[in-house]
Amino acid sequence: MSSSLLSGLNPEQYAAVTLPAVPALILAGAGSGKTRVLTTRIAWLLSTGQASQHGILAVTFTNKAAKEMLTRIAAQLPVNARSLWVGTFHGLCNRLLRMHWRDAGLPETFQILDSADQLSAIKRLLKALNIDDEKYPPRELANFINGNKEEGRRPHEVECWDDYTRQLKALYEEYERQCRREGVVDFAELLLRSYELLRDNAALRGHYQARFRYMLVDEFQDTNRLQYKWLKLLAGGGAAVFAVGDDDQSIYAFRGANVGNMRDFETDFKVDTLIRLEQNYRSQGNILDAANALIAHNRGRLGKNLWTDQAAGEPIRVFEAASDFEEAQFIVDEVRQLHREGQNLSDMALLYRSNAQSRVLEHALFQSGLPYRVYGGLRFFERQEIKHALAYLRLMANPEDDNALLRVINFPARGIGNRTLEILGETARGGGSSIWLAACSGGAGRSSAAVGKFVQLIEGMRAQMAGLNLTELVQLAIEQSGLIEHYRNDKEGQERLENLEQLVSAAARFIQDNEDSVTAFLTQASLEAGEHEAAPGQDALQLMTVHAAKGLEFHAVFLTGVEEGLFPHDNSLSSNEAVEEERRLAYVAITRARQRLYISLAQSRMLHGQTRFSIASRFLSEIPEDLLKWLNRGYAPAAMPTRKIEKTAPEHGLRVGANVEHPKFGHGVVVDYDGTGKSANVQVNFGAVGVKWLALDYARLTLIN
DNA sequence: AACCCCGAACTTTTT
DNA sequence: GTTCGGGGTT
Repeated sequence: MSSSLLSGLNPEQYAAVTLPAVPALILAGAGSGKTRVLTTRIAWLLSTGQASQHGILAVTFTNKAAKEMLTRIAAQLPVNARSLWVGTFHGLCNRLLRMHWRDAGLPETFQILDSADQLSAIKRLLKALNIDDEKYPPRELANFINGNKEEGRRPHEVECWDDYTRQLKALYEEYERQCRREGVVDFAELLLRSYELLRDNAALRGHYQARFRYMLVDEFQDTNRLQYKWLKLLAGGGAAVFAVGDDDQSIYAFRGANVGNMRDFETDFKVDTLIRLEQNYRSQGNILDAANALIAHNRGRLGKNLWTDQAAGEPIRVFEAASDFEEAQFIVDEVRQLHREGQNLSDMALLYRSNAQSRVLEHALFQSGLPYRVYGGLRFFERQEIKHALAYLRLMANPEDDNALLRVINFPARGIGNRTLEILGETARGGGSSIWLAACSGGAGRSSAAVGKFVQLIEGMRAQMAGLNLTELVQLAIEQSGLIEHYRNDKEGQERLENLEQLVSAAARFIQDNEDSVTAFLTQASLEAGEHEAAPGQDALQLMTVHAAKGLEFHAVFLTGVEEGLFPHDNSLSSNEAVEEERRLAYVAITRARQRLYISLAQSRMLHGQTRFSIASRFLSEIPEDLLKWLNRGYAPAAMPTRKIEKTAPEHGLRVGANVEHPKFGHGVVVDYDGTGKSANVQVNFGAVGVKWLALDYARLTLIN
């Protein structure tokens, strides 16, 4: 059976799949069959009897990847999904903590705060402590807390050099106290708590170390410090860790991912098996050559060169538009043409660096009537009506859940205003109790009638819970809370009503596939907020950020806005590391394309309410010229944007948007000007070199075009 | 409690 | 330019 399992693997893939039980690092380039290697290795370990389902742990970053892995394993051999530990870091940690809640010091039915819940918990904390949230913005405090947790630091381990940090640290401590009191755990806490559980409980640690002899890690370049420590601890008994990653696709340093983990892994685990998967099965030659050439400009890589046995294929098409509007129009025309030639719209993607860029593109697409789908909006379980419904469900399970209570005590409106809430909050804090208990004791001043009614409502709902299954509980929650009623009366509530109905169906599906448990359902809702994409229906063009495109592939890719300041983004220009991450991002974008790649840029675009002029991205010049086909080389920019330019035309003729050449700084675009005659200055954007004010009288600028 | 207005932000984001 | 959120008003 293993022969059919292994057939069709190339030599490197084969070597990786059949490695003995030693720690190994697999450098898997884009499109090199990484998921196949991971799943086949698991199937091989199982089918050869080297490992039991019980002894394997495989960890990914997204639920999507975890599901994909499970599905593909199941396609190769019969597996028991329960005994295989395949999941996200957070999912597996949750699993561990649910099993050992007592040892972890958690209540049996602890709830998970998603980022939005965490933020509102922090706001509530600041209010309760009377802290000025101007001086300590909740966002910042959240970052501080999460950042420390992701480094494995509890409050007492935070080093302070100034009063401000000392205060943040004190708030971190208070936040922990609040979470403990309410029996809730945020995302970072799931990781840290289970790390500490294993670290401090020798018996448990020994058990799991002995159990998981094989550990496989996907997207290793995206692990953060704590995740790495977690893996190291769990593998401490000599487990064979099979780490798969690609340092060139590390694009999440900004949220704590530490590529350095790959180097550390080599030394810490004494890895002497490093396998490179460099054969790419996705893209044609020119596309790969472009990607390779681009990424070669980064320093400190582990080193890797993708190759293919496919033909060179088409050149990369480059289009330089005069404006963002024209860029969008060009794309619409090309997409239309490809579609006429028989390409599915869903096999084409428009990629951009930042979400704001989608606007112009969407506008042009909308006008053209081409169906399109934008990734990245609100997900199902993040919608307010869903969060409201779940808050009622939470209250039914545990009315002392302050977060949930505050979310819905006055939604739908029932006459409980801010003043009442303040009184309730103070009473609760004074008595060291939950807000629910304060509400029950009637300490709500004049509005106590309304509060009493709310207490009655929740108690009434709780009284009806016995004997109901999850689906019926959800139904009860949305009906008796008045949510349904409220949205039915709301002119714009139609979609929300439908979502609430979908929630009932989601619950029904959940109890079919899982256990009939409110806690489990709520946990899943926090851990998997749902798909990012709109309902897949008709064939539609795909629009998304480059980040969102990671892991996907398309017949044709349009990489848009390839301009200095946008890609690489202005905010990344200050450090070389940041620019290198942008370059990796561009590398990811390019390697999404199978056959056709378009790179487009606009000489001017609306940004932050004003027209901005930019030059081509340095990344474009890092791609060998012979791979590119300029669709409009020598193209004269169209008239300046129709918007009137405030200033009178300068007598030197260097109007905003003019292309100039400087002997030292190279090619640039005039962005602004000032003064006349001998004191005339112009501001020029030289892209990589920066934006500079130059005295026209001295600077030897030549007008080009 | 609904409404309105003004100011601030505005790169990327999974769990 | 637009949106989002907070604060003030009706």
